[in-house]
Amino acid sequence: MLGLMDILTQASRLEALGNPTRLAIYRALVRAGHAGTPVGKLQETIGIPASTLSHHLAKLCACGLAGQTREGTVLRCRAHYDVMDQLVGFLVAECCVDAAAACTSEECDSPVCG
Amino acid sequence: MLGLMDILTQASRLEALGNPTRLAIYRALVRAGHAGTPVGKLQETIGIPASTLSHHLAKLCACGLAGQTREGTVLRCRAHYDVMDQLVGFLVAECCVDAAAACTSEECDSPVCG
DNA sequence: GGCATATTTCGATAACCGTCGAAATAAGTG
DNA sequence: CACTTATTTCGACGGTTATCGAAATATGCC
Repeated sequence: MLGLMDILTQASRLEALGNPTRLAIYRALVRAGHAGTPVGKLQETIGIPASTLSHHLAKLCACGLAGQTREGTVLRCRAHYDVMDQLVGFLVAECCVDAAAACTSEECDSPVCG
Repeated sequence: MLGLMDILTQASRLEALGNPTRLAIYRALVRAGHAGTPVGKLQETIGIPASTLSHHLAKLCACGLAGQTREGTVLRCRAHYDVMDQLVGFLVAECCVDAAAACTSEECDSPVCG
């Protein structure tokens, strides 16, 4: 019901967000909204060398959490909200957060959690 | 409104789940429900050396995603559902997944995303 | 205490990651 | 084409991680 590929895919996204620098970058992307933001502006905002930023952006793009489109000399970066939705969906569905929240009683060996 | 510590905390949890082996371990813990599962059984399920498993469990516990309680010779492991809830809450709130999903139109420079 | 089972700690190894500056590429402008 | 700006690629470095087997520790039982 859930392919191995999916798990590896989601793991790669979690890993990408697990680095504090990358999480900061991703948060900046999200805050930029659908309009996105150029790499250069992102660099100003976060304050890390361009090569480091590029490295992290490549990882965010590789796992699908972000995307880039060229606009002349500027490269505009955007968060892929739908992918984050997928990730949250995975965490909630696979890890039955809701079920756990709903049943604070000890009787949670239900099939929902198995 | 959001401390740096929180971000680092959540990043450490994301990082913990970002490793495929650890994600598998965590999923097994979740499936075990509130009753949890002994380390030994976990080892059978996942099929990795005990020392490796112990290493990963330590990380899951260190970031708060799991806990252990001793029951005689057996060490029982449990997923901390509330911590996962926090994590999902962080992803949804900080990264405005809902807002993005709700407004598929281009006009999403709203304060919700900023 | 001696023994069995469960789990961790230790020590080693190989692979990977984050960071940086310098050099290379991409795109536009005169 | 020369020049500028924007961004990436390259090469290096130090640090961290994942993995394993062997040895050590913890707990209970006889």
